[in-house]
Amino acid sequence: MVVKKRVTYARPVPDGERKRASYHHGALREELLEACVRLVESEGIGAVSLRRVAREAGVSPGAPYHHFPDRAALLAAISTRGFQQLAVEMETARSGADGFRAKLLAMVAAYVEFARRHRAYFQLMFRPELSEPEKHPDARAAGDAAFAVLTGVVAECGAADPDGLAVSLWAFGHGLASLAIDGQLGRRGDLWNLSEDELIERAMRFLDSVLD
Amino acid sequence: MVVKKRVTYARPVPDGERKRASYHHGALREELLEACVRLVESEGIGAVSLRRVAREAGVSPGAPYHHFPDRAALLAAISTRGFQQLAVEMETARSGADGFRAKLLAMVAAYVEFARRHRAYFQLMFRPELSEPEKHPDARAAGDAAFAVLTGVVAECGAADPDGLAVSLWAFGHGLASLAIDGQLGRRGDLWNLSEDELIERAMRFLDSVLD
DNA sequence: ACCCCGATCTGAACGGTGATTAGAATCTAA
DNA sequence: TTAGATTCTAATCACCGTTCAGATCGGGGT
Repeated sequence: MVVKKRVTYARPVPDGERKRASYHHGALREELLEACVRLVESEGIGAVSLRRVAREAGVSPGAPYHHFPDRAALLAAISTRGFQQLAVEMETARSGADGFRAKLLAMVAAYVEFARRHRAYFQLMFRPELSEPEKHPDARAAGDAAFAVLTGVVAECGAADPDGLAVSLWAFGHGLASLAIDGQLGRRGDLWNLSEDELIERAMRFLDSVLD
Repeated sequence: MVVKKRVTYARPVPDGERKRASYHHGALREELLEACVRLVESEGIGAVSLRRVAREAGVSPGAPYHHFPDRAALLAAISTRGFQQLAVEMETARSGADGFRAKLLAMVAAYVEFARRHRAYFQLMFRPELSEPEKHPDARAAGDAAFAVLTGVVAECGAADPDGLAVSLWAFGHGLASLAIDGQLGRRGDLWNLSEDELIERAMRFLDSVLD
């Protein structure tokens, strides 16, 4: 927690590619969400504070309060968006595969891919202490919708215990994703002499070989 | 973030069951670790700060610095201990089961049980932003040791792709544990009309049915 | 064209947290 | 009794979340 640079907010307005020279930009809400994601991606989830996000977006610390009642609401909004995107990607995977087995596999793969490609979203989505899900039914509903994509296919495929299968697939994908994101797979690369990608690849192959 | 109570450190020394009326206790390091675990368990991982831990242990905010160079070191120490405990429990599970399949299953179950019974440890162990693992090889080594218990059995059991199997089992257990700990399973209870325990039970049964 | 209003943003402030350090105080053991 | 280890007190410094009065802006009514 040692930070040297003393930063003064938006004075020079970095104003990289973003146009508008000052004040209003009309799309601050959007920009705040993006800034937050950028921040998590570049400096980790520990760096997320409302002030920091505001700074990242080039506005003063009070500005976000015109778009979100509080910090948790910002995070919940990102969480919601993440779940929606996840649902889309899982749905795409589902409809792009033929047969139950291929569909299930593709959905799990999509889950893992989503996590790895959008680590910031993924981390935000599954940190209850950050997004306080009790208070933000939107995020929760979006989560439910994403999982409905999975359970939908599972229900149709006539497994002996659909719930067990759904939870198992979810757990498998979630575990793989979490381990990858937290660096556990890459870190133990020397234990196995295999890269993260390769480990995931093999795990997915194993799952394939196991589904009926 | 609204806290009213202004606390003065160890003055009255809450001194619940802990003896020693004042000053020295000689086992502060130990107590700090325990206090930290207690804290995560009762108030969540967000409440962990060196000051808070010190307060919990009934000492001043500066005291921990005689036992840990900084906050991350404390967390890393807990992480290390957690991995050691996990290794023990997995080893117990291994030696208590007969046959490869039973052994593997028992170890995964032990993993999940460990996480649920010691959520504090588990969260600390797998939050790289907290324990900064690069800096604390002890924790990493302890982690490797724990996984060696799993890979040991996997290697002996003559699977086609031992690495793939090991990662898969790990991911499965880790995913189940993470989802449970973050409240995802309990939260979707109404989706499935099943309790968290039951969902885990079914997932484990599924895993059982799948292992050759 | 003007002016006014509500939405938006600034900048400063309040009350609080945290990590970390320095030096004084206290206890234990020799 | 004194040395050394341990812990305390007090203070420094960086941040955070949140609020609020006031500056600024865009657009609608006149």
